[in-house]
Amino acid sequence: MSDSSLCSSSHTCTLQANLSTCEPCGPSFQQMAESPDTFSPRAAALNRRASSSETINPGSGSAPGRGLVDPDCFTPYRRQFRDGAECCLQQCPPSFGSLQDAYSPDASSLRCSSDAPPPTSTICWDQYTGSVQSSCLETPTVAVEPNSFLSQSYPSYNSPSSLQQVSSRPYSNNDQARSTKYSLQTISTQSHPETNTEPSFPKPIYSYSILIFMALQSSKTGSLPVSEIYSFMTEHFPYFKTAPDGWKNSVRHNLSLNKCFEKVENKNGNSSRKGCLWALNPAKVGKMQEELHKWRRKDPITVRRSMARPEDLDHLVGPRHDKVRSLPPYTNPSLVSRMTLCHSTTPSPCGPALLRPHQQPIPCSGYLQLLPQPPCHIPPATAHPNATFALRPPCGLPPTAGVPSTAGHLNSPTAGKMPPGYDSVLQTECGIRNMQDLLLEGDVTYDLDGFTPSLTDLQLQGNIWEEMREDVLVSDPQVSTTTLCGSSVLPDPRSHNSSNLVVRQTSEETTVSACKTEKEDEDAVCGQNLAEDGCVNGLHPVAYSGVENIAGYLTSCTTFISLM
DNA sequence: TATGGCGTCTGAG
DNA sequence: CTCAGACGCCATA
Repeated sequence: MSDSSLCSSSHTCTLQANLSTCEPCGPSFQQMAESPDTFSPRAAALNRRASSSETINPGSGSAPGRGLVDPDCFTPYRRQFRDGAECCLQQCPPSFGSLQDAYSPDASSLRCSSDAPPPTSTICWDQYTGSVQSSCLETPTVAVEPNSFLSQSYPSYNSPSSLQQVSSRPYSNNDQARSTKYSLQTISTQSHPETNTEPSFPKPIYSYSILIFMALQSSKTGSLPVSEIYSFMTEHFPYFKTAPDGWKNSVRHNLSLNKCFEKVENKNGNSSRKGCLWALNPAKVGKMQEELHKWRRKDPITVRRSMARPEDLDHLVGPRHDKVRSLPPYTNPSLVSRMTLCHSTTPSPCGPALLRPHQQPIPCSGYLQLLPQPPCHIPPATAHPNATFALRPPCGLPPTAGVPSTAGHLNSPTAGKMPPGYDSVLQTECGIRNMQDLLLEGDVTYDLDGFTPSLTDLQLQGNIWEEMREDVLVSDPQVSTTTLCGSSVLPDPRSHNSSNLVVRQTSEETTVSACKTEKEDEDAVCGQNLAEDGCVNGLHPVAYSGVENIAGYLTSCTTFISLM
């Protein structure tokens, strides 16, 4: 196995190991879900309550995004856990219910219940048909949402965010209906279908000041009357179309109070009413921009879900001045350099055939030429039966050698445990495909691009590495040795310190430090591979234990992101 | 009466 | 203490 494959796999261990124990799935998931340190369904409920219900019931006094920043409620890690959990649920259908129980503060909200409020989408595994079934679903009416983020990123099963919404949202929200858009089977139990005719949107997690900032920034003149700010908000964040008018007061309040905004005399005076224009305070733009991106990073899913046109987000958010965060995935210099290298080395069976049109490589932007190219240390991937994490170039490029087939790794402990037809259904439909979308659409991928030097610090990553490896060893040695890293590459935790970890390989030794310097790039490549064709480093997670790979990948991503 | 500007209060971090 | 949101008050067209 090559260094690179080792590197890319190693940091996926933490969650992967946990998820792997979900064979037979239930208990470990239950534990994870109930562990306050790793996952808090109750906190998630509170979280959502804060971000949604309160505006329906004005006066409860929580900012839209506040719930999301609650350390007990949200961390990227947990979000990714949910992502991974979703995947695992697919892979371990018998335990889905148990996770739901564990996840949802109110299991009835996820299950068909006669005395419960209109049931939300519940995706169940049908062991007999070998497909994901949705039950207790509302009538899917989401065809009217052509540009929905969901259409790009939400799988046929309940997405993590859907679960979030479902598990805690006390009021009816058509997000749930939208979440069923790609359900393979739906049963309408919605007694008021008219409520679904127009999809509703969650309240933006952005604060009012951020929303105002976006409005002003997107204006041609840089200044807008308050009415235009209203319009902007309702246009881009449809939540405000139906929200109680209190939000307008808040907008005005923010304009007056926040030093980020300045009053500008309305010179044209064409408005019959009094009022002035509001503009951005140039001295505060940077701060606002930073804040904006911070929120976007915190919950990219919800950010986009709340938008009428999620694809506009990049325009509204604007460039990131501090880091190279907004680069399209393919414009990550290090990633591109890697891909180029990989391109030259190896072929992959996981080729472009699975590409979706919109996933064709994005032309590199000018960033690429402006930014320094980090050294590329990837050794050529070599064929190895366990080379599950061998680098693979993005689709559209010649693939990487030594990568298992798209059908998955035969040695995978979970291979062969897939219910019949499962992989084809989800693979071709939206299961993993939407996971990759999640990575693409969300800032997870982008944020990987933006690793700061501090995060590439070997010491820090060494510690992370150590923790992850420890987790794997403790959680499930079998998984760690067969699925993730290969037994031959797992270092002995007792023989190395975190900053100078030496990894033994079958035929050679290499330092993890070298590995670590590449890890972030590997992350990006992993994500890219995932995003490209549903393969995780050449594996189709749905067919392989790649669900764990994804979860591990997400975990690793967010582990670093959370440290940023 | 609708709208805009702004102050106060409250809750969370 | 700071910040953000909800709410209310007042001025104005």
